[in-house]
This record gives sequence, C-alpha cells and structure tokens, in this order.
Amino acid sequence: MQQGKLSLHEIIREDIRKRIQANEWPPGCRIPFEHELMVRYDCSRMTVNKAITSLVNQGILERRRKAGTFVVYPSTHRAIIVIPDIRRAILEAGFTYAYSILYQNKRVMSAEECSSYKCADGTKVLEVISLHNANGRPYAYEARRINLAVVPDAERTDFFTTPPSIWLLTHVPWTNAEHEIKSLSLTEDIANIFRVSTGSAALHLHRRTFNDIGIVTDVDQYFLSDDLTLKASFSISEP
Amino acid sequence: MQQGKLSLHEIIREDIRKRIQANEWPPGCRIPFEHELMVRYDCSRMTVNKAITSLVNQGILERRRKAGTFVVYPSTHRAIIVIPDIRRAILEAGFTYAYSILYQNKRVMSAEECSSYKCADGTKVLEVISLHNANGRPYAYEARRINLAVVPDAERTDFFTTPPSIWLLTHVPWTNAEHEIKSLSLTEDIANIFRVSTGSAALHLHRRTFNDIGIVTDVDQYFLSDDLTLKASFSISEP
DNA sequence: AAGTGGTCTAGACCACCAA
DNA sequence: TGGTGGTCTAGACCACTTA
Repeated sequence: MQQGKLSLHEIIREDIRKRIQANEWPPGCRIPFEHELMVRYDCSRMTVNKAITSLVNQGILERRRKAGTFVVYPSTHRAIIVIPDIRRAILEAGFTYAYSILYQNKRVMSAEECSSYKCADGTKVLEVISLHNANGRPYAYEARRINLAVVPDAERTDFFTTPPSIWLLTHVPWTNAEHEIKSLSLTEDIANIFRVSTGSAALHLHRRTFNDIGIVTDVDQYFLSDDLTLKASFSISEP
Repeated sequence: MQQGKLSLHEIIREDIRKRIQANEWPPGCRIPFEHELMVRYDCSRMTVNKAITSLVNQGILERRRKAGTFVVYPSTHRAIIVIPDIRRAILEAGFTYAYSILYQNKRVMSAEECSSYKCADGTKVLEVISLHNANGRPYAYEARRINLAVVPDAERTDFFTTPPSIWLLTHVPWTNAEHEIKSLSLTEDIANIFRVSTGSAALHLHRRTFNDIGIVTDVDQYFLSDDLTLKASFSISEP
C-alpha cells in the first residue's frame, strides 16, 4: 500500500499491527515489553516507544505502568465519517453541477436563535436558501444562516456566483464543527422543490461551525433517500 | 480541563493549539521552526518534535521539508461519529430496555450473499431478526447475519437471552467495521412492527464487521425518524 | 545548495502501580 | 519495592524540497 521505504519505527509499528490482525496477539494480550522489542528490532527504546505510541493513539494498544502494553478490545463506538462536499460529490459522480439561490435575506436573529447561537440580542444574520442540482435534478436543499457578528464580510459577498459553503471555507477560519444526522419526512414546501410527494423520506444533515469568537454558520441540508449514503469506518489498518 | 501536571511536550502542544485557536497563527501560517521553538521552550528538539507530530497526526499542522510547519485549513470532510450501542443508549436515556427475537434461522447463503461476503458457495449463515424496545415501544428493528464459517460457535449460542451484538462483541475479535447510513421509507412489514404507516421515514444503519478471516457479521438496523440522531464532530481541541 | 524536517541513539531520571 | 512505561537530552546523520 505504501510506497518507498518505511522508517524503522514504521516497520515496527506495522509488524505489531500485523501480528494483532493475524490474531497472534489477540485482544487483551500483553505484547512484549519495550525493552524486549528494543532487543528484537535491535534499536533504541525511543524508536520502539514511537511505534507503540502511534498504536496507542489509534486506540489499538493500551499501556499500563508496571504491567506492560496490551491489545485493546475493539469497540464499535467511534468511527470516522466522511462528510461530503456536495459540489465535489456531484462532479465526482460524473454529473453536471449547478447551484441556485432560492432566497437571501439579512435580518435580526429571533430570541430563540440568539440563545442557540449564544450571542447578544439584536445580532444580525444572513439567511441563504439554495439548491444544489445534479444533472438538472434537485440533489440537495440547503438552508444556511451566517452570523454577521462573526463574519461581517458575508454581507458584502455575492453568493449568486459563489456558493456560501465555498466562500466560507476559504475566507473564514473555524476550529470546530458539529454535525447531526437524521431521517425525516419532507414537509410540503421542500417536497415540492424536489418534485416528490409530501412526506417522502429524506436525510437531514445539520452542521454548526465555530471559531473562538462564536458560531460562524449553521446549515441544514436535505437529501432524498436514494441520493446520499454516508459512510463511516473503523479500522485497525492504515494510520 | 486536564488534571494533574502536563509534561513538557504537552505544554508545548497545548500552547501551539491555543495560538491557532486564537487565530494568532491563522490557517496557512508558518509556525516557528523546530529549532526556534526549541530555544523558546528551552528544551531539546525531540520534545518540540513530539508536540508537533501530535498536532500533525490530528490534522491541525502540516510539515513541509525545507519550508517549515504550517497551520492547515480545516476541512469538513472528516469527523468522528459515535455509533450507539442500542441497549446502552436506551438505558442512558432512562428508559427500560427489552429485547426480543422475531426470527432465527440457519441457512446456506444465496449466491448473491456469497459474492458480497466473498466466501465459498454453500457457506452457512445464521440469520437473526430482533427488536429492541424502549419503555415497551419498538425502538430498533435489527436484521443480522452471522457468518458461521468465521464464527462456528454462534450456532451453539442462545440468542434468546443474550443479544447477538453483545455476544459477538465479547466473543469474536474483529479488526474492521464499515457503516453505511441512509434514510428510507419503511416497507409495510417493518412499518407494521413499529405500528406506523407504510412509507414512514426511518434511519437505516448498515454495519459490516471483519477480521482477518473474513466478514464476521453484517447487520441492518432501522430506527424511526424521531428516535435517533447521529452526532459527529470535528474539533481542534482535545486530543 | 542550504536548510528544513525525519529519524535515530545511548544514555538518564522519574512516576506510577502491581506484586 | 522493583520494574514498567513516561519523559527528556544533546547530540548525529540523512533525505527531501524549495528557494
């Protein structure tokens, strides 16, 4: 899988990983002490330590002082999910991508929004509702709010030519994002836009993006059931 | 947040992280060279290197030889998702948990299943369909297939008392899991079990679990729309 | 071609925890 | 209380890349 030479600590890491995968060192098993591995691979302890630390960070090994280093029982609880960039996903599927603004409005946040955004009363927000099309067919309905207190520049930006997601990604630094994924039945207005019957099942993705000042933006995206499958994986392989 | 003393490389790591979060070192910015940081923190290069390596592994920094170390533009593409353990989720929500088997059958895999499982023709599979209840109400419908070529013991296990998910987790080591998440409209038979109307929106979670021998099990789980919201997050904070 | 990160060493002392 | 991992040092040489 990997090209070129592996460094020594990588060789050690992959060797340990291979033994775990092959069940030579099953979950719960204590692997050799660092000083034993140091002799086995004829290297310094720092190098062995680096290999093991990497596997510990990946949740594959666990260290206990005085006891040794152990193989962890894998759990399903955490996996890495890939959140798609809609435009890229459509283009990579070989479809044409088009984007249109359905609605854009600057307004003052409601009291409810202010408490959700944890910002002062009277904070202004830019609301943008847009549609992503694949091969001329509606693919995703997007309702976004941009916090003008954090991103004042958004007010002077032309979102008719640049989708807000792209503009925000390149212009506004953020440090945290929270996603919520659920299923729902489409309301009449959104169903009409998708040209399907009211109540059709859809996937709903909500995302809030933060930086040190506060919430930058939050967005609701809706996809018809057959159009989007999210994938998440957990693997002992591949760092 | 963290108790006890931080080691030097942790102090350095958190200091760098803080500066990035505070936008003192914005995305794209080159942070000081390792040799400069070594002077700043009055420590050896290995220690600085360890702090930076950790941030590189977290996707926050990027190293370029001869050029330096740079702050990465965050992307939404990867997040960590928490895949719920149904029983625990129900209990933690303060509901009573109950579990019932609707159907159990040992059979030979279809040709289609064999190609999906990448196993020999005639491989046997144990099929278990079950229902998880919260406060007496159907919460999740689960259809599971267990590969008896990989887990022969499953045949002699009583799944009427132990849910297969629990038994498998503690008895069968695995190394990889793949999840697919989508929305769908319930078919009549499943809708009847949930006592909702046919076509109601539901969240569908599919998981395949592997080890070095092959696919251990795969499971389809269905949740009513309002019953499950999956959460995923990406954050510069917290290692 | 120069300077960055990448790696590695052969020690050392310490903190913790199980025996 | 002994042995484990946790951390750190003060060097060294190498590989890569970009200026």
